[in-house]
Amino acid sequence: MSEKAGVTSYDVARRAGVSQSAVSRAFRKGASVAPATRARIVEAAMALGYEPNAIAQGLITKRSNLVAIIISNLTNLYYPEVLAELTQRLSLHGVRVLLFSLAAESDVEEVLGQVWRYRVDGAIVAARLSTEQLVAFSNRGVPLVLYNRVGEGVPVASVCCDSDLGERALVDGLVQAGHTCFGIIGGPADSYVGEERANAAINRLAHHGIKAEFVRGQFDYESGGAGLKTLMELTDSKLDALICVNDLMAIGAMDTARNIIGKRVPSELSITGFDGVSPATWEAYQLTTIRQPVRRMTQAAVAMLLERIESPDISPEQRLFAGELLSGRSARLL
Amino acid sequence: MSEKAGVTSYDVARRAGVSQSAVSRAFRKGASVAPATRARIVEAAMALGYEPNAIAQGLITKRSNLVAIIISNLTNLYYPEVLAELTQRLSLHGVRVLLFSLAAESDVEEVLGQVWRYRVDGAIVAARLSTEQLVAFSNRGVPLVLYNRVGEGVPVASVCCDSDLGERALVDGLVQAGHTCFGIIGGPADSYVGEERANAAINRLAHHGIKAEFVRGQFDYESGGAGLKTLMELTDSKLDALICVNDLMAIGAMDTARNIIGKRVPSELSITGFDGVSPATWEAYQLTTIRQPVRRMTQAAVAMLLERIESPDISPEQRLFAGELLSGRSARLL
DNA sequence: CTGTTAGCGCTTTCAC
DNA sequence: GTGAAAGCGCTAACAG
Repeated sequence: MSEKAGVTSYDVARRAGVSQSAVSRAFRKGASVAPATRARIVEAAMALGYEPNAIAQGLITKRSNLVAIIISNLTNLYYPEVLAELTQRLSLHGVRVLLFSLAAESDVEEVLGQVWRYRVDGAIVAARLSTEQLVAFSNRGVPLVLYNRVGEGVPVASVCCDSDLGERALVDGLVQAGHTCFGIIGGPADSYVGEERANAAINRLAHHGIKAEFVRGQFDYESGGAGLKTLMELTDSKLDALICVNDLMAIGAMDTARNIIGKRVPSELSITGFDGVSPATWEAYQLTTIRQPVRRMTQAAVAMLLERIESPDISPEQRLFAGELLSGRSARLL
Repeated sequence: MSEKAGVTSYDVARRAGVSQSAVSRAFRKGASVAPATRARIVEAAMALGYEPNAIAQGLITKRSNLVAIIISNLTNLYYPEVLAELTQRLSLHGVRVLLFSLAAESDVEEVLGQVWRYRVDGAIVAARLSTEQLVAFSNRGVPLVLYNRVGEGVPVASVCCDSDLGERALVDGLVQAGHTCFGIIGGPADSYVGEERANAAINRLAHHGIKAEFVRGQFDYESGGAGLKTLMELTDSKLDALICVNDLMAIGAMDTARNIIGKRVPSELSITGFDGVSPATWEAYQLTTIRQPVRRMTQAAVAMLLERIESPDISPEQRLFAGELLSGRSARLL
């Protein structure tokens, strides 16, 4: 098989002694082609190394079999797992992934133009979309599923891990264990999940009549340590419970607490995270955190998207998954 | 702007009172269009929410502006960084990324068909390609750059981090520091880098007249601990230097050494890794490892690929980058 | 079951 | 500088 570039269905047709459309049919599943004919065609195609041109197919069928995945924070340890899962699941359904990686969550606008140009069949977005951007998807008829965020102002299909439930479990556990001086390390102001989780924690603490100190981080390891130091100052070192909106910052805080500040975790300071990334379970950390059910969430996201690609006017649905409380050794709970 | 789906250049032409080809020109850079005309066209396009159909463009220009990235082990902590870098750099050059994520390094064959179908302009591959597969790229005229592996049997453009140099630095340092009983934890047999690094270490040890015990891991945290236990048995607990072919396994081994086996690191047991992932630098680990120059490597990969897309018959070139020795606290060196 | 015939939305000569 | 016309490689009626 001397597979060469630019082999067209015409080349195959000529070699198999059939019409070009016969070749086309031979490569579609439900098409009516005589077994013998198909065999000849397939043989010719193999010999020439023919592969149908997906670009040309897309042009005519208006189905590119391309889905855009827009993700910020690819480096944030949690998303690689999500991305791998999504890609593999989509590819099981014959759908290819066009990847857009954002430096900051709010950089979406620039990539949106490209998304339209490639006529993707749908999109899974884990980045903050403005109302106008949400509307643009709907106007252009591009099915959309939001990952870990919901449409602000507009109803959109989405799958999320429940922040309220998660933070509530953490906060309640900490409060009942007798902690009194709380600090929270949030995410950057433009991060949807960051804000949501921080608010969830703040609200639940308020419910218990507790007011916590709050600082922002960048979701990374360094932010955790830095945030903790700031909070220690703000609380005159009285801090005894630290809630971080993601695991990475919690891990950074743990290291800083132990090695720099000299606070024992969890006996002197309880620390919690969120996500359930793999390092959270490492011996050195054993983080108390909320594990997102990534498999179920990605599966749901893919299923919802494919459904909407098939039937564009299915109404928006929000699927909210409860995370699992991982009772590690970084916090005294209950 | 009531941006709707399916706006074509004809719609824009009609609204602007020009021909369709004028619209096409208005969107190409060096085309000859009167400024006034272009202005009218751009205005009409904006009003309609027109975006040129990249699929149609690709069909006619034979340039999809799509590049395939084929990666295995997306979850392996090192590749997310690479992927994010590659994607962002490519997008700076107007190139989109079609992502293929492999469960195992040897699963390439299945995705190759899709790569051909989408008529990508090129590919960056961090997975094991057989000679036939390498030849297929060349036959189809798809420029290819290998990431952290070289063409086996066929010359192919590639960028790598030097395994020999890296392992040599580690081995020499360990030997000179007086270690005598060596163990190596390699990767799965089908991993290119895994084998390369393991061989590099073995050869360098042989150069010093030392023979090491060898076990395989799966590149993950658990493998590190398991590997260490096996090696302890194989050496009657005499093991005093452990070389892991990646950081994740080294981290797993460190935790197991400290918490399960009760060996002190590095005073009783030195452990080294490879890659320089971010957890390697965390306080709890401070791993002694070789950091790959990811920025320079991704930049080189992108540059090489784009060059070859412009001029398809540039001869293959291998670019080998030296890693940086990170002298952490997990090993006694020199 | 199979061939013929139109295009999909765009770029690109080629005249004007 | 601009429009008309001819496709890129394929699918999808539509006859036969």
